[in-house]
Amino acid sequence: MLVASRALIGVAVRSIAVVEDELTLVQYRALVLLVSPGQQNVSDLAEALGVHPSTATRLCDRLVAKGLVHRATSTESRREINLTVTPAGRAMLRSVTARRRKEITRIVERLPAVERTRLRAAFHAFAEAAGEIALPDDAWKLGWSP
Amino acid sequence: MLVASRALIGVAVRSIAVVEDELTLVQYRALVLLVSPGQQNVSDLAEALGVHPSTATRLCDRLVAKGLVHRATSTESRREINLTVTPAGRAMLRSVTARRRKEITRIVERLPAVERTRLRAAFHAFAEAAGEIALPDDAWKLGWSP
DNA sequence: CTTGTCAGTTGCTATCGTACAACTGTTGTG
DNA sequence: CACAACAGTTGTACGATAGCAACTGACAAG
Repeated sequence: MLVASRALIGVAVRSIAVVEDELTLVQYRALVLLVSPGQQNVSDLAEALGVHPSTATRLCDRLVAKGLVHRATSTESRREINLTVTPAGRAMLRSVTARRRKEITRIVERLPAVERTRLRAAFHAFAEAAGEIALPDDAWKLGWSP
Repeated sequence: MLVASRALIGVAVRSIAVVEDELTLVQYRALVLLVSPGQQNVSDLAEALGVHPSTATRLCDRLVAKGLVHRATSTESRREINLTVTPAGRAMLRSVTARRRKEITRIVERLPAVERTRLRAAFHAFAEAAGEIALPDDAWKLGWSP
């Protein structure tokens, strides 16, 4: 089990390495958080990342400077700021996911078809069992998710 | 598949969070690298981490200051330095692995015995298939392994 | 023995993440 | 309306990571 998880981490790591030169891990996490549900302001992001609001502001500064995030004053309260991921930001996230998916596929393809089916079932069962426990607030610490 | 890997990453994340207040991710990675095989000098560490030697020196400074790593001039060439992980360092790594193992066990235990056997087999197969491809030089980029 | 190479360190600098405190607007409440 | 509470930003400061350049000491080749 530990070995398998090590292998998966390896995949995750390499997939993130794709954008390593352009994003830090924290910046990646922020992007991941920002694409997910709906509108999010700076406070939301700060809380999700577990950091001080001022830290979130600076982080956004950098992401905006890179053209990956867009700041927009909220329509219904001029003191809040809606953060949205730009197309460029989305593209960057996609490249990470794509890499990850490709790598996993490549591994699974090495297995005979029968094994493959069993594997999928087993992973599914595991994910279910884990789902009821895991995926806490800081599941992104290593930069994961979409 | 991606979901299951997400779950496993969650586990990894939480296990590392155990020592989060005492170690940075980079420092953890360095410890992991240093416990593995045999003697390693500063250059080896720098290369394994993919950083400049001077960066490795500074990193070691901090780890030594924390009492997690020991510097010892190599016996056969006085310009090299053998880096070893102290008992305290090993203990820290153990706590991470222990946490990880415990969490995985807790998840697996939620499955019926039959499923469990199948799961183990499937993960094993996956690990094997992955092993032949993956685990490249930078598999440790986020600090993984033991 | 001199010179070149190698391992490691140190000086300097830059960036990032981080927090706290103080400040500016904005919103809501009395 | 006045004042408190809130969202976000800015000033300031620190530690960690990171690299380059210059240096020291040690080894190797000639």
